Amino acid sequence: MVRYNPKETEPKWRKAWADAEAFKASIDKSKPKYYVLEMFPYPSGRLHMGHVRNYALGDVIARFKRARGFSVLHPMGWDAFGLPAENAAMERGVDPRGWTYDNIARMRDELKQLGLSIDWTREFATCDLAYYGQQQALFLELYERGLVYRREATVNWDPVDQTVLANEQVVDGRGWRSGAVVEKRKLNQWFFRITDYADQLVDDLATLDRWPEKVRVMQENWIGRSKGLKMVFRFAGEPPSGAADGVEVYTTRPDTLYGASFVAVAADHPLAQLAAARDPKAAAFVERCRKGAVSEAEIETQEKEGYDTGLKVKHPFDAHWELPVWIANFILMDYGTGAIFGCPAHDQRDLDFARKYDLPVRAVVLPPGADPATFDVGDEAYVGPGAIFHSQFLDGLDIETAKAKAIERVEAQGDGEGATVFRLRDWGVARQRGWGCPIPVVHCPRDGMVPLPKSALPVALPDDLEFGKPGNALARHPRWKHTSCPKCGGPAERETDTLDTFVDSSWYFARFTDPMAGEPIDRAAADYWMPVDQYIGGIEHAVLHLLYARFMTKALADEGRLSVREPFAGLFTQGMVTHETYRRQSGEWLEPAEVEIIHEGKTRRAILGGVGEPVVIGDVEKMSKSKKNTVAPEEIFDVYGVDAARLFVLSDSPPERDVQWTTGGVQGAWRFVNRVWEEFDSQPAEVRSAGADDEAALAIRRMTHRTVKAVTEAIESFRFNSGIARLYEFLNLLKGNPAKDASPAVLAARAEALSAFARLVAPFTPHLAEECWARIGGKGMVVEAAWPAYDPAFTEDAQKVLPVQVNGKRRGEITAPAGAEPAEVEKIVLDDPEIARRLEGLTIRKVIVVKDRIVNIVAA
RNA sequence: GCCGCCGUAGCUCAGUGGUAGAGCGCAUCCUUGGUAAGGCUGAGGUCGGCAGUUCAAUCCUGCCCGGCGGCACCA
Repeated sequence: MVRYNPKETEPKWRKAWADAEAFKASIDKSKPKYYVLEMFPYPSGRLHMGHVRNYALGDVIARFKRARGFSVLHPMGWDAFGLPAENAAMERGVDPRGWTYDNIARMRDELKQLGLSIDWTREFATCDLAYYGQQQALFLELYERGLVYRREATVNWDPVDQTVLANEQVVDGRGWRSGAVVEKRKLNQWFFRITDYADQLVDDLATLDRWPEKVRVMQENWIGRSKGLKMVFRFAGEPPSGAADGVEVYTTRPDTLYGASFVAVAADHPLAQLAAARDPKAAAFVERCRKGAVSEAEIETQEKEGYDTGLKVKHPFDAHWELPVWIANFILMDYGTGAIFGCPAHDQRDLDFARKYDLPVRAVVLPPGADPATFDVGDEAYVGPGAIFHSQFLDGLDIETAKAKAIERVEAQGDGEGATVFRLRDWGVARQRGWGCPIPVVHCPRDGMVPLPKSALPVALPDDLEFGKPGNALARHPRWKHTSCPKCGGPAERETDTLDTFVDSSWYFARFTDPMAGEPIDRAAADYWMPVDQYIGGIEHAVLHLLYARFMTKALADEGRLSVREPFAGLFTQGMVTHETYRRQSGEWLEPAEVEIIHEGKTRRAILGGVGEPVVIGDVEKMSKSKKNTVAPEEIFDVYGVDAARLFVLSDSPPERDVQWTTGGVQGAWRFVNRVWEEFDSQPAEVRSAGADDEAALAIRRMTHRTVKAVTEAIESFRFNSGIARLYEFLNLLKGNPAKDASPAVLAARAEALSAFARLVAPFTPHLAEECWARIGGKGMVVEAAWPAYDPAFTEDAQKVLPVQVNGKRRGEITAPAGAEPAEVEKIVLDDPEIARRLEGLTIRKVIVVKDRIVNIVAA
């Protein structure tokens, strides 16, 4: 008996795979293709358990599909630009480029240790000149097609990272990375015209049937398409000088126009500016709105306030009806038209405002069953369904019909038209940082902004950036930005903003199809491999990265660079790796390794190892350095081997749920690895062909074929944990029928079982599978072997045991042929003496036969 | 407030319209030349609550309670 030693077997098999180039992807039109991709990592330098889980999940799919006869592409690269490198540079005085590439080298080694079936020949980093140079070419193409523009805009400014953030990157008013409260600033900014694709980005979500519903909903909410009416409220009397002849508002509730009681505009609205110029009090109010609204977080919590400009507008359906125009702090200038009409009775926000300033509240939607004579809203707006009333030509209509009719009337009057409005804003892509992809544009005193010709690409970052202080290292570099204008040849300055790193990750999946191509994307390679069949990553990118990648794919398709309009046919969002937290009484966090857990009957407590000081066991939370509840993958690999670590993160929870890391759990996985090996090791090398199956052999064969079926289905439906559970049961059965003293038939059945077992376990524990495969004399390596097939004759019983219930209580069981018809089963049941005894003195009312499942007799 | 997910053994989680499962933990015993190890056996569950559908509900439906996540002055 030789104990299983992962320290020897694991490196041995990784070398064998590499020598055989087992995972090299190639275009093979004789096979179906399958592209598996996990979101590529930021090269922090350290592999964490989240990576282990993410890449192990993808590896299961990749290995499974390869065994199933697919031509598989499973690449790996690095999302390598970004702020951590600059911060490290600032803190430690190192060079970001060297720091990044050193980290990549370290993480590559760790990832390779995981035994992933990756084609490493395709590896690249986004900070490779060969990659970002091609990205600059794409930028220029987008520019030519009018999808890139530059304008002065109010932007989200992160005061800690000292850069602009896109709307998607501001979470609860704070920077997604730094956590700093975001400020509003006016800056010249570069934008991608993602709003041009807003309709498609919503509509095409419906085609993504292998995406989680949750992510589709989040994207739909983010894009926020709403259909309504843009219309003008004209001024009563002379318009103020400098103003148009009315105020244009946007509404989704034109059915409530007869409930209007005021018009309100944003503080940044031109009309508010105009009012401020004439009226010092208005100016003061506008100023106050501006000041109060420094951060997103504050805007969302501040109380509703307004100022009456004294201006009046006419109601569109009644020229004698005048409405006041207010400036209000809750109107957003960059949504709709920056102006609304207020209908307090049917909008809570308008109602709060109206109650505060004592404006009229007119109900125009009557809830079902309410009395039109007495119905009124109190302090709660009515937003439910109902019939329109107090509304002239709209009276009696339901809400949807009334909307259509109101729009029709407004359009006929020439006062506006039906319109679709989005919450989505254009994507601000410029970052004032040095460690990123330079924007390939120069500023010329004579010709203004001039995009570089493609012949001038790539624009490389200088080697000697100075990162010692905050701000943009590229902008303060002494020489880099000085160049000549491609148009006039005179002196000009390069753009010193770089691209958001989300641009880098918005097309890398297409580059993987041919990472050496001399142009951004090799069309033939992309046509073969795209779309990504299965994309795997964290839910935190539900909006950000996944929205940008979808936009870029559509833009590239319109440019003729891609044939697909969606990048990811299947998306899977995996859960996090969590761990218990521990703290001293003083509140100081403790690492799991410092803590000793003591079991006392059913309860458990913790003490500080070696000292005995009691430790508070806290919540189970995502592994994070700040709470010290991390477990280093390399230490686990060292003690238990890579396969046990992979097996544990795959087996303990369904992949979409969080998995809680526990020492006991990984030990259980490690024991499983050892028990599997023992089972293979105890099997004699030579098994003579046996005669007929005996009872035990038949049971093994049935289990073998059933397990093949179950594991296959489990992998296909992302239930890896239940697939592994079936392998546990399979192993338990084999242990119950050991090779020692077994009949020839059982030995033969075991041989068949073990051959299937090695291949079934291979996606989860690939090294162990190879060692086991070799032990039983398998041909070649498991990575070259076909996935086992099952014979339905073994997965279904010829005879079924059916429980028999009388009035819902179990009273016996009978045996019937599989698939027997109800009449046949009923006869067997009624012939059964035990059942007959139970039915003595009762009248049978009804016999229910569920084919192959159960029989129930209703009797009285 | 709206949307989604979750609630099954002490813990972490499977599962099914028809007798409730795994790993860990716990208890008993065995092994003590696999030994900072291995094995046998066992205890432990009104499947969050209430109601409905059904011959039969842990599973389907509705309501409620609890936990988690996302969205939210978007006109």
